Amino acid sequence: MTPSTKVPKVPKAAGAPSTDDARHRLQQAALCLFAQQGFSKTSTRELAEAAQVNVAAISYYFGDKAGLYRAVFFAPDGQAGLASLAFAEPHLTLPQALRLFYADFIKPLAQGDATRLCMKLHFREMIEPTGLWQEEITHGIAPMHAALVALLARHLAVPVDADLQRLTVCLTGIAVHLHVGRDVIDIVAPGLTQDETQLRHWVDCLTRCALAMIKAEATRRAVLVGRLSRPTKTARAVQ
Amino acid sequence: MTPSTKVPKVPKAAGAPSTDDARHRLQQAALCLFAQQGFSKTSTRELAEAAQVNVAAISYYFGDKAGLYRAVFFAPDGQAGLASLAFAEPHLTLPQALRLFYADFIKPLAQGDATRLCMKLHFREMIEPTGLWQEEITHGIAPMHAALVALLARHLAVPVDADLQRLTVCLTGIAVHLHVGRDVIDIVAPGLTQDETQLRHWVDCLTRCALAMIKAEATRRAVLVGRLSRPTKTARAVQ
DNA sequence: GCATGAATAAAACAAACGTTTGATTCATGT
DNA sequence: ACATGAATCAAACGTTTGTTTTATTCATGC
Repeated sequence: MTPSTKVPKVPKAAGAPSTDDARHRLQQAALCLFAQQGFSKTSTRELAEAAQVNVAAISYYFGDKAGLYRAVFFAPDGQAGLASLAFAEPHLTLPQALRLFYADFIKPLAQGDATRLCMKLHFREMIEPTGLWQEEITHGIAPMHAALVALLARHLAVPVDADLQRLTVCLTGIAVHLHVGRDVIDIVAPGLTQDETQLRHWVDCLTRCALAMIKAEATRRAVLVGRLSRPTKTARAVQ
Repeated sequence: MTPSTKVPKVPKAAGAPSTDDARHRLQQAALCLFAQQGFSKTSTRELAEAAQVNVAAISYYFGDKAGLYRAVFFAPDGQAGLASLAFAEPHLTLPQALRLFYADFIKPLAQGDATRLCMKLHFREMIEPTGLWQEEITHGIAPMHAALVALLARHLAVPVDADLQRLTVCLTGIAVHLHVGRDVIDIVAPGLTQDETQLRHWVDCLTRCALAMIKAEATRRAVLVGRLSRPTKTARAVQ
């Protein structure tokens, strides 16, 4: 609970980045266990046993349990595929940008990917906040949301308002829901998240859904502006 | 952790359903605390203090902490607004059905509603399963998903396949995301979930998005069937 | 050969946990 | 007046928690 003020030993500098390192093994085990059962339900002894490491190694390398959690949470492995803002590149068309956005979101869903566990860990923070979540929002989520809003405002050629914000939430919602509710989806509709072929189908589906929602919003706004004039420029621009 | 095998006292039968009952106060406090901080992070002493009740009252009324959790989780208060399958009524049009579906989903988001806490509790089980989640899926979520799939298959006049399942997941995703990620949404896009007016806007937004996605799927299928023939009956049927 | 320091191991630590005990209060029926 | 049983209470139970202590191992530099 208490943020660790003590200074843990940081022997990482030495030339031994071996994957069999006790420190590294602890991080791996912690990623799995924290992602699967959360912070409070994972005991230090369970972590040590899973990593085949003595209990004292946790405080030795990371100061305390929270330090280990922090290290795993902000590990560069997961961060890499997480905050990709490549979709915001201005030279992309709207379908291209959306496909890129959802592909980055779907990618870590592939089995065996360590990024998937890291993503699950991040989404867990949404419901069971340990304090790191606030930082994750401001540095990871908020910029992504803002970039998506800007993307829509640009392609729709409309100012940013509440309806655009809501639309953006819907666009991210269909992607986030795939991660958060994956276990549920696997039950109510089995076989939809198995192999890579299915994941590609998901990217297609999400992209199509997103384009449909955006297009509908465009026509709606066009109708609102000039009640009787047929939707023309902005509406057709997003096709 | 261990499922309680002991038999708790059940003095509920007596004619004292007072809201000031110690048992009822415990349930209220448990709903708040469990929903806000989860099962494992909520201690029995914290529960007792919040309910202004002695610690022993938990095991006295509910057997153990897990029993209290179970009682709150399956409390009739929350169940009422949760499993409404009214949207599946065959006489409804597609827009009517969708609006009903999302209105039921959005309703408990209103502040001060106890159902909102209960819903948060249910969604928390999605990420931090305590065992009750499986039952919730089979009895609450799976039927709702199946009903939605059937609704789409009926209005689109197409058989149930993977694409329809994915579309359904997207339709529920935009609604679920509003609950699960509410705290995040309040930060990245403030003021979107405040009052009832905003909630009505959300129902509008979700319904519009859903219709757009369904319509897009209809036209896509029409194009797939007859490559060159213009999308006609099924596509226009969902307008 | 020996000192050095990082790394690991077993044991112990205090605190918090869920739960139970035993006593006490209090309204009720006889 | 007295017995009964539900309801509440403070205290203590045994366990598990996260963390620390102490000792030992082992490779390295001199």
